[in-house]
Amino acid sequence: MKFYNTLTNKVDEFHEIDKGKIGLYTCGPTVYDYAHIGNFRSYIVEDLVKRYFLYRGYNVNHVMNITDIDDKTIRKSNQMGVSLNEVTAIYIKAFLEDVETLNIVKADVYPRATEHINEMLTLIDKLMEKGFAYTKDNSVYFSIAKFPEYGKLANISRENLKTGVSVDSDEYEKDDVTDFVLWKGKKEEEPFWSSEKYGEGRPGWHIECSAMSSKYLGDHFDIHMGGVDNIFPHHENEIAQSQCATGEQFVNYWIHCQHLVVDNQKMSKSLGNFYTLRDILDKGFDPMEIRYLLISSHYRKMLNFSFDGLLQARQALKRINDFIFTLNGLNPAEGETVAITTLLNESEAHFQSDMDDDFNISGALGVFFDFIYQINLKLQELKKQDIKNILDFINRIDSVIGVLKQKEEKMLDAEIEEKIKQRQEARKEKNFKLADAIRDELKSKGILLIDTPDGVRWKYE
RNA sequence: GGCGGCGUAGCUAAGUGGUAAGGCAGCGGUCUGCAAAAUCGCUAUUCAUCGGUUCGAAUCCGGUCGCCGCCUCCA
Repeated sequence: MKFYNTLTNKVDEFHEIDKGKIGLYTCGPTVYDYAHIGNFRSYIVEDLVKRYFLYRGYNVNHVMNITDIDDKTIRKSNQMGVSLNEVTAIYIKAFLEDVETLNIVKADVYPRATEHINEMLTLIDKLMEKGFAYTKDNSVYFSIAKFPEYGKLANISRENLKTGVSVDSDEYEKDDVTDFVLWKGKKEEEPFWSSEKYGEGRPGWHIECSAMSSKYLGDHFDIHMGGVDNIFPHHENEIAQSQCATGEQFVNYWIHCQHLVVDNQKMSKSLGNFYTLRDILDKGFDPMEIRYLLISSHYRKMLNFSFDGLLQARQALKRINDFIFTLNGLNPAEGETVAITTLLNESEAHFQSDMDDDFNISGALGVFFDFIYQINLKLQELKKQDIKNILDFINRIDSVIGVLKQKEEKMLDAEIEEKIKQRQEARKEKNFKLADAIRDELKSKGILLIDTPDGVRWKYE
């Protein structure tokens, strides 16, 4: 397996630290509002990557942080006039619901920043002891001048940092404008924690990820993921903090997901193209359609989100689901066909080689749709074992892409059973007018009737 | 100013030196009582553009145009 590593700026062959095991840290939500589809692109891409590792047989230990203390959560709490905890509880709950809706595999741990203040303070102590941090006006800062490798991830030199167009003017009390805060001294209207050495205050943003990743994954782990916007400064600062504190390499592979745009424009509230997951569900789209759209384009490319795209995703999913429906309706003889087994093996190998190559999902989906086409040509030749093998294959693919809903087996009620029976009678008597009327009636109730040589089949639409 | 990405059909999207995958949409057939599904045919002589290297370029090199991201708390 190989994939693009932001740290080295090239596609690297993957080697895990502990054979068969992967430590994965992904940047989670700041819980001050409902997550939007741009956020979810990142989470879904992370899910795809994780699911592929699982499919490849790795044991993945996945940690996703929840930022429940920062400027935005504090602002929201003041706006709403309720405590920080009450605000974040609302959005943590919403986030976890959305994760479930989108069929995202849950992380092993969702550590919250506010529950790891001690770990952060310990880390700050280490940085102070080793001389990488200094205190000033009740706050603690990291001195990037002490870390020569600073800027390696984002490929930014220190000179360029200083000429950058925006410098945070609020924090001019730092030694160097480019230093960043580890511990913020207490301010009016802000929640605070007491620390023995640095007084009352709250943690800076970056420190939580360094502290929590090391707690749950160790000082040195395999993969760290997030959106491209996090490369700088967030991930750069994490590296600085962690490596200076431990003296070890922090993360081996950094994977960053490109943003999405909506109708080719940056998503923003003022343009009216800002959507949360809930907004889109309210418009009648299915979560799997959203997931398919967000997954179907390469993670390092800008994705253009549009409602037309969702309709296209709907049709693509329909092709897969119709295929499964057809397979389930066949009446095959016992046995297995060599040609089918061969096709299955080739398709799966090809699917893997595409995914192995920097998660080339478009190529991999192409293989899958080609496979569906090939099997559709041979439906009549399929034997019982072939169908089982095909369905197993589809399940393995779906364990990676996660777009097929497990439909619960719903039974038809007696009244509808009776209608279907009536229609069959009518068809026998060539009374197609009545037959079609019954079919239309059931269709309006969401039940689709399909006539086959072996009798009538039905499904929910 | 610095760093980086992108430009392939109506939409979407692979392919990164050997002669343009796949999905959606469209048109016309087959199958079907009609549908549905499936299937067949048509739909990019061409990959933003100009030049170069090569037997051969969407792929490599150089220029140009256009779009976008980051440069201190935005996934």
